[in-house]
Amino acid sequence: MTDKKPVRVRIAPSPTGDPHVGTAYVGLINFAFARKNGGRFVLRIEDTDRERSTPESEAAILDSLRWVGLEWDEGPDKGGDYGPYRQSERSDLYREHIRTLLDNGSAYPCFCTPEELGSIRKRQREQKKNKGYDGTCRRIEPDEARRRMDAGEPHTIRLAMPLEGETGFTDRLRGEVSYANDQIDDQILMKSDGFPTYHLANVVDDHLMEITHVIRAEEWINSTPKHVVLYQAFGWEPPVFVHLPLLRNKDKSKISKRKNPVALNYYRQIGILPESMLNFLGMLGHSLGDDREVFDLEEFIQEFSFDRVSLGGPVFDVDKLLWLNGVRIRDMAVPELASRLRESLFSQEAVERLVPLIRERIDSLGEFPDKVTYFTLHKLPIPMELMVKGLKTRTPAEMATLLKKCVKEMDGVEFAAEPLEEFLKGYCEEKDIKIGELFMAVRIAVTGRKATPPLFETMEALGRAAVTQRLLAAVELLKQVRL
RNA sequence: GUCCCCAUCGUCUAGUCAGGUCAAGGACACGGGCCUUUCACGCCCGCGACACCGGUUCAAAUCCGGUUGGGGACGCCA
Repeated sequence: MTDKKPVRVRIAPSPTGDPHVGTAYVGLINFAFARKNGGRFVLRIEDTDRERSTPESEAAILDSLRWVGLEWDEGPDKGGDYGPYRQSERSDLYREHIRTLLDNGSAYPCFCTPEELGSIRKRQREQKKNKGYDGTCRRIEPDEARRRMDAGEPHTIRLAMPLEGETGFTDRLRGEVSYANDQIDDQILMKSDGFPTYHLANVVDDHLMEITHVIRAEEWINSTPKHVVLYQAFGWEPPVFVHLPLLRNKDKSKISKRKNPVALNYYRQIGILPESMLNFLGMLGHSLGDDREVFDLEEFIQEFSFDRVSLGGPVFDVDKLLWLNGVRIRDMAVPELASRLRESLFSQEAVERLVPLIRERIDSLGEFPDKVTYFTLHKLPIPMELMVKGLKTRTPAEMATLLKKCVKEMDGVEFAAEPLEEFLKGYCEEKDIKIGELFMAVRIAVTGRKATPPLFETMEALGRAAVTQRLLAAVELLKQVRL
């Protein structure tokens, strides 16, 4: 182990949806480890899911990562010696490597349809097995497989897992972890659309980009043996694996947007300082080893060590984040704080976004701040009397159920005024409730007021995270109403 | 269900690797008080945890085993 290679780590977000606090968390650890060891921090965009990946999301991720202050050394927007840094631009590479696997017998084509896979999966569950795919197409003769591929029959490429023995690896935080090979199914490496899955792409890219330490969330630990088998199939040296504990909701489940605001943008919107966010993330699952709780990025890097990581999944406690933010605000010099205020709440961008909504509703500039409070308040008070008074045909409990279901279904709706309007109107029809009654409930839940700019424009401006959070808060309050 | 990971106050954590200095320390939240024209801030006090059962040892929060509990994974998503 004397051939010390220069440390290279990466953060590899998938550009689907809003930039996530988990990305910043894993990013912070990677960043700190790189800085601590004089290494490079790489940003790689994992956009192999062409159904869900969007350029807007990618741009938002870059923006959010920069906002918190985790600047990368190599990435899609700034290049580097190991590009391209966007997986959708590396298709040739993956195809080439798939060919290697096919040739050396480590992978095989699978012609099963999604329907067939569904029933196989169901059967496996019934047999109380952990395994997914049962290996049906693995038994097809190579000549026949080749013929069917050449004939253009739709297929995926699967990894041929060893059938016996076990595969293990050393996790830097947990030690030896190993799995019986017969527990692991033949993972799809390349989809029928010709794009690789995460498993193939991340192994190929990590190797080609000379990543030395794969530092990622614990949700990946179960697929690591598949990756190890891939490294072996290619004849490559695997990197060091480090699986970080998962951030949690209050109920300890994996952090999710329905139970907790997870969008970095949300915290930016309510006026969390980026250094507070980083400070807070830095105290989840890691401590400086003394009583310091308020620290900056440099101090964190200074003290960072895998030996100081604790493995219990930390709850993302917004109250503590708020406290930390308050401490930093109070510590800040007045001119600095004043300019921060202008940069965030009164930025050109923020004000321009809100002005169209309230311009015709004010007669003096002084009325502006009051009109926009609900865009930036984390804990918006909801006047329950007002809300309950608006209920004509439903009880508070019924409205709670209605709103909860509404939040759930809203997940799949593009968060813009028109689609939201279409969705909510349809929802009223489906639930056979007067538009006015539901809309007023939503309006009060989301803004705390009866009189606001048009609901859907307001919702769009508020953003998904805030709307979801408020609606769910209202659901809880409605449940408690006693008539 | 199967496999894997984890386990100190309600929450974030120190202590665990190198057992004794821990009748377990700090912070958030919560309760009370002080300060104060109010509210906050600040300060003080309080509440509050080694999941359980065995084993090893002179000695276990710390090591070992089991149980329980929690979480994750089991997608042509990452």
